[in-house]
Amino acid sequence: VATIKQVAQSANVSTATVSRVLNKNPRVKSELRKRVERAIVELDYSPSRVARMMRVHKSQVIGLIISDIVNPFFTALVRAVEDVAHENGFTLLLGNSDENSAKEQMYFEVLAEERVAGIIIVPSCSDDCSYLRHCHVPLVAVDRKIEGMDIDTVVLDNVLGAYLATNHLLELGHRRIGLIGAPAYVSVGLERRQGYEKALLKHGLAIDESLIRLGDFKERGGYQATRELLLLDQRPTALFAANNLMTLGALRALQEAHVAVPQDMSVVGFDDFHWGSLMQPSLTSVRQPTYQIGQVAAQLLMRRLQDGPAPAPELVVLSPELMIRNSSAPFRVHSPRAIVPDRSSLFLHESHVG
Amino acid sequence: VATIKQVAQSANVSTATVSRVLNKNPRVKSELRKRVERAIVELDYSPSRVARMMRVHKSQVIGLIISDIVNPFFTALVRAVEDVAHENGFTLLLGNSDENSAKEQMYFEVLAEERVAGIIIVPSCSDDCSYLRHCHVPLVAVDRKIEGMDIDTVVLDNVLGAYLATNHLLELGHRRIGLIGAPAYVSVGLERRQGYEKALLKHGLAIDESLIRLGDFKERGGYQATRELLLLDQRPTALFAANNLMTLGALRALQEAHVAVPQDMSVVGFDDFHWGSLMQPSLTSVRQPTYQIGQVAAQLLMRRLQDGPAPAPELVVLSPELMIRNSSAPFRVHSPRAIVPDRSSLFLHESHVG
DNA sequence: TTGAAAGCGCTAACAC
DNA sequence: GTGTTAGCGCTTTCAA
Repeated sequence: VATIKQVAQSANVSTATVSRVLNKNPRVKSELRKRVERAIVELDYSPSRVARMMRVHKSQVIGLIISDIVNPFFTALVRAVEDVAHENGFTLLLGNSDENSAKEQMYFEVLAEERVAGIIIVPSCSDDCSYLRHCHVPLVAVDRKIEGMDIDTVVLDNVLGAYLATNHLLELGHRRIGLIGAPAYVSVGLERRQGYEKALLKHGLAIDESLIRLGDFKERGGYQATRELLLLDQRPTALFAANNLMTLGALRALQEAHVAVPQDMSVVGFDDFHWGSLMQPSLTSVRQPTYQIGQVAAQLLMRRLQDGPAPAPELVVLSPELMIRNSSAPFRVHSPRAIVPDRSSLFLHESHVG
Repeated sequence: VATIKQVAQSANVSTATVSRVLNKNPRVKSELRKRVERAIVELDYSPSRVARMMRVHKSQVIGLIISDIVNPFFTALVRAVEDVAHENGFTLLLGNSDENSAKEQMYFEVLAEERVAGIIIVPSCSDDCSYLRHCHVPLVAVDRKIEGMDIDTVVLDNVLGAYLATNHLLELGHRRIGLIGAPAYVSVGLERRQGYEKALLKHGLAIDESLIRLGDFKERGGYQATRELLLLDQRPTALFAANNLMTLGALRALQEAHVAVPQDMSVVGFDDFHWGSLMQPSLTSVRQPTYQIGQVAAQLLMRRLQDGPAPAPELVVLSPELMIRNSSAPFRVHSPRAIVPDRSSLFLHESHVG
């Protein structure tokens, strides 16, 4: 690998001149510039950003750590962040924490040590993110809040979203509504549960813990939670799944158990799938302004990267919207009970509910 | 931001000792080690990987450049690469080229200049990737070949896959089969078209250029191609879409035009959706061993990262499998023609076919 | 307009 | 065991 020194030697100039050519400094005689450029091509030289970074402590790279790359919600987020980054001359490097704090920390450290200009993160855990506390680059949280950290944050009004979903089912006459939720140590999990409970309470219903299962944001979690709910003596007549992948898992479990949606079970999901309309039936769900969430997060980071006085950290809360489609229907007295899956074939695991 | 010097000063040792502590060198007296560790915490010091890299020219980071982050095929690939990388103690940084050569080059340069240990790339363009030619780190191509570059490569047998799909439709009695293909400058596009043509020729049919439309690997491309095909005087009775997102676009166009699948149009796709079973009808498609493709690519890179003599570049070709489900059905004399979308509402664009 | 030289933060001989 | 020191490849004064 060629270095600036070799280029300088080959072009018969000083390294300073090569550097000037590299940085498009205008006051280099065109003859020297030519010589340098030729040497660069000849030696197949590419400047070491590492060495450069060593001197000028600023990079045009930002990092984004998401929690699940196979989730379309997050990939849409990535697209938004990427668009804003490119508009501003930044490159985006991505890490996938896989909902795993250890991996998240690893990515965080790699990015921090690469000295990227800033980091956007979907924290896999909203509290006790000790390593995030000593962060030396601008940090913005997206989709999920980080407890007690005063940083730029953009999230959805999750309580409202879950409330709208649950309330919709209640107004359809359902009284036993299963929640396929997520762990409370992720703000999204906590808040969506709060919205669910709020709607129930408002309708004068008690919280029935047996109707609440906590999944892992992935399809498998929604699948298992649904199988468990189907085994209840008093099966729910409606399900609210707190994210997109878990909704998918729920639908698969329902399909396998030959529970017809919405005839035998109403289902409301969270997050839109752009291909939802091809599903049968089309899915009633809480839509988030996904692209906008990513966009605003990126813009907050860009703002913070400008030089000038640091702006006060901002919390942006965006609004969800309930999209009523065909997977939810009025409650009716239960039809002959659908076939229950064979108990022995169930992979039961301990419920996370305390 | 603290430096190693400050830590040394604060702990009353030399920078060498701090460095030894950092690198877990065992021959440091535990007392000094304690002092250093305390200083590190106190100063909230995090070593600069940039400076480190300057000395030891090797990093535990690899890069992966994919062409479309919203495509589930590529995110599954990412998961595979990630798993192998982590098993081997590497961290994976991701870039999304968005099927755009310029962006791809940008990511490539950033990763190369950050001096990652190696790069895996889904080239957005299979020829004339001049910047890839002077690559100083190990490079492996995945999903798509790069013309004339002798590097580790793992791809699917695309000709076979497309052949299987088309042949299946032919055996069902279809004679006018539309191809929703992809540009020939991407190896996948070229090869899938070749497989399509091969099947037609084998059945004694001529290639009808009017039945061939080239999309962009995205939903929109499949959607537009399908609308165009539906406008033909002699509409095809079956469609083969050369990737997953374009299949989705095709299905949407068909749905909008009230063309029933498979009654009025058989459809075969490429790549499985893991949620395909929730679609109505379930999709006949060419399945690729997606995870394995990523896995092998990562393993090839890992192998090349070992020290020792460089192994000869390898070309791994994996096999597709046709999954016959409900979106393809035997040809039958055409039913009363479905409603044609209003011509004026179509966004027609020039066909890419030469 | 160009060159010489200092130094960014770290590691690895080498010396003690 | 620990400290001293010479760079890694670049940018950037400062002089010329």
